[in-house]
Amino acid sequence: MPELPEVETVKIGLSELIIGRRIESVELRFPGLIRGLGVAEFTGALTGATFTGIDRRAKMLIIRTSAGDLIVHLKMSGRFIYCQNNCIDERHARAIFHLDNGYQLRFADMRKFGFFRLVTGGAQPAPELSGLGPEPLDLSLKQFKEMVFAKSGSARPIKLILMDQSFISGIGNLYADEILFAAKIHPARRAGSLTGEEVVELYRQIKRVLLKAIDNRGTTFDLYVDAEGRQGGHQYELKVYRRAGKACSRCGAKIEKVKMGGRGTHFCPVCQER
DNA sequence: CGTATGCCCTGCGCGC
DNA sequence: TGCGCGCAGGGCATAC
Repeated sequence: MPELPEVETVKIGLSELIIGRRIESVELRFPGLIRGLGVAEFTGALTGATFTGIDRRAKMLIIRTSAGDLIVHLKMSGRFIYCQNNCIDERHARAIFHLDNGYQLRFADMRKFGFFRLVTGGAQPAPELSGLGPEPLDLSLKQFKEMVFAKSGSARPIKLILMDQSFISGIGNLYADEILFAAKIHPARRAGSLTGEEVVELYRQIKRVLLKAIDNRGTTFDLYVDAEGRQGGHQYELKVYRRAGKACSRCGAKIEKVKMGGRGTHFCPVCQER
């Protein structure tokens, strides 16, 4: 579930909590969490290190430390928990950083899809960071038009292109549906069928929907909360996602749900004509 | 090469 | 009440 707006929200909240803190010890409860390094190398490198900053790329956090960059992907159910006592979600805790102020930074992940990769100085760059498309919020209209034009011969539905991280990064299933509804474009349309006006509208709605979701501190459906346990507020703004059978807020028609690329896909059959 | 499908994993909600 | 099934999905491996 965490897509660009949720990861951005976690980045902002976590920055306030951990930058400047020193890691006194590392507890790794699920070794499968770590990519690239062995458990001993990983914990050894981070013990004594200091958090120096946090950035985001696509749906990943890049947690800067004095020992290197920690790349984190939350995937479906990953979350950070900043706590001292009575830490919640004990049974899904996968990694625990004991900090120099007596607090812990925990990573909990029910489904175990998330991963950590520590890139130490001089090491190979993280493969997860290569091949990513541009950040949607840094994208110019000219650039976006060129990107869509390059896909004009593609047989793939526009929704799957939006979700393709090598095309544009950070958009997942939820925001792809919401963006296409906002732009009044049917998710099964091919890139080559979009008019010039539709491409401009798509560009505008990508930015508008993502910015609004960040403003709302993300969407909380099942599990997503920030490091202090606060839910997002964007779930109340959703127009189509998981609203199958309900009335379209624009025209009153029933929202439909189909499967596309194996993912639930929601749209208004009237507002988003084929 | 481009595209499609299955899988990883766990918990929840549904039907019987 | 309890069981089994399908669903949720990001991104990768594999197949065509």
